[in-house]
Amino acid sequence: MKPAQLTQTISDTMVDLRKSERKVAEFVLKEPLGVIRMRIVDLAQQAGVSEPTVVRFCRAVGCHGFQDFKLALAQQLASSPSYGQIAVTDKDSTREYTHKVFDSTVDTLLKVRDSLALENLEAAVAAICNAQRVEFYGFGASAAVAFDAQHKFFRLQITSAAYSDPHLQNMSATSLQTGDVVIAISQSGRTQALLDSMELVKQSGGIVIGLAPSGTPIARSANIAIEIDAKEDIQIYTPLSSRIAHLAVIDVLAIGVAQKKGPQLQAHLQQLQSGLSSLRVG
Amino acid sequence: MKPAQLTQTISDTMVDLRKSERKVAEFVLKEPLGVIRMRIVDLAQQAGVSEPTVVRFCRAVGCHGFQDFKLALAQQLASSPSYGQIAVTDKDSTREYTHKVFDSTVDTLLKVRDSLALENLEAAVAAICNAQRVEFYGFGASAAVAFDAQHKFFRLQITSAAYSDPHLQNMSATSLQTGDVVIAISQSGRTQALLDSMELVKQSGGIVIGLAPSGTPIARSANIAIEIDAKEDIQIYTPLSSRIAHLAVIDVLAIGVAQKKGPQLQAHLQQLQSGLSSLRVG
DNA sequence: TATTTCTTGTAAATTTTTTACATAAATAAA
DNA sequence: TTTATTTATGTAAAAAATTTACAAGAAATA
Repeated sequence: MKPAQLTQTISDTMVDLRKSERKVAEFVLKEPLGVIRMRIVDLAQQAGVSEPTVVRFCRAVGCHGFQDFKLALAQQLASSPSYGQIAVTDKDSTREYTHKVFDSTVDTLLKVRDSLALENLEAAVAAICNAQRVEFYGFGASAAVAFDAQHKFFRLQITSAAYSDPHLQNMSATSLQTGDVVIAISQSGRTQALLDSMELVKQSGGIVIGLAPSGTPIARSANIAIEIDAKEDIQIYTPLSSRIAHLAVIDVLAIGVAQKKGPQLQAHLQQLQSGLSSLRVG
Repeated sequence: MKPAQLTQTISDTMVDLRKSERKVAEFVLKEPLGVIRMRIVDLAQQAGVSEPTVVRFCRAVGCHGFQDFKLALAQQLASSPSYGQIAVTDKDSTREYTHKVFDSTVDTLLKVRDSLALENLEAAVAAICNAQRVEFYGFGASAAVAFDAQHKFFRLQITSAAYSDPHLQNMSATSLQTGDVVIAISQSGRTQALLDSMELVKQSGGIVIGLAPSGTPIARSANIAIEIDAKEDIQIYTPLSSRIAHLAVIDVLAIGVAQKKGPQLQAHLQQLQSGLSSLRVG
């Protein structure tokens, strides 16, 4: 019994259920939280059926028995609702808004994790590994992401640069060689200047990897689109968690490249690390 | 029964338990996943005690009975074990390392969320609101965090700057007024140049908010320390999730400031948004 | 309408948990 | 050290909960 989608299974199975079993299903879906603390008699009574019917229902949805069913239900309920996109209100306590920020970030990350197109990630990693130069373009909040990415890839012995200035982007774009890669980062997916830069990159024979929401002009215009949909209240505050999702995707790309580049990189990183330690105390 | 910390409760209660009850506790902590599918007889037998002892143990950790205990345990296990700090290996598939990166990031965020000192966050928010100028200092990976933060606070109508150059930091630091705030960001907490800048800030009467691991020189040297412990395999790859935790903390600070600044900010943000839209297509 | 099949509930059996109590162990007092 | 008292633990019985077997009732088909 996969607990992750029990309620889903119940909904799906609904059509195959007998009338009285369906009563149980409906009650469970209506009050799943109450059910996990119930005994079989309570559930039978509240659903208006007999106890054996409840057992039959449990078996019908793939569980071994009533206890097994309750356990699976409890697990599902415990696993999902903790996070979520909750709007911060102006009356929230420090504790509340701290939790909300972290939880909605976590929520975004989990959603993005499950919606990433892996084949595009693989294509992106391959393209980066083949490139002579890798550059990161982004404006506004995405500029910080671009610089973070540049820093990260630089450490992987990849010639990389980050530009948040449209003129620099354009100049650099026109000097790219065939096979070079530009990673265009945008939270909105609609930044005109970035689209312009991307066009120049493609004219130079460069490959554009786009990090942007799905269906946006930037995602469509990219050679390889890594679509990141982090719905959030973009109106009220600056992009909150979407740029964090972008950073996580950059991490994934970096890991992918590091893996492909193999173990000779390990030695290089060790060296870098020891070089840095001289700048640190203790 | 709060399921979120049952195993924590067990660990805490351990000292008050009788010898045989402790056997149960140890077994549960050793094999929590197995326990949720066990009957009381199995658990009693495997822990080497009698069934009533198991019941007494359940009551001792705050549950109503054995079933209640199993339910709470199941809920806790369902909510946590999916994440965790798992090292990426060189044989991982794209799917695997993608999940690992996201999951360990989520894990870090949840840990940091629960370990933040709220009173220090509040103090930091208050200090930022009182400051004439707010500046962000960081090197390396933290430089990107600093720029992100600058961008974020700039949108909140706060005069802010970000410097990742020690000379610029020093020049700016000496020109600060009493009450101005510098947020010093460091993943390692040991960067010598950052410590030097912090010293200058304090000499100018500025307040230093430190974002760094607990107990590190930077955390200790800061006027307000926001300690962020994101243990990770810092050796092999660049700081992966700790900078994301830093960004999340910046978000929290920004929300806190926005809340304090009140609703007149809303109008300003609306305006900003409409200004940006002219740079976008569609 | 009669027959068959399917559905559902009653009641019994089984399993599982909990309680009551007795014994053993440990601690404290003499 | 010995004895009394308290505390801890297990045995066995009781209670509670779940599951099975079966029969009655409803629905469907001939």
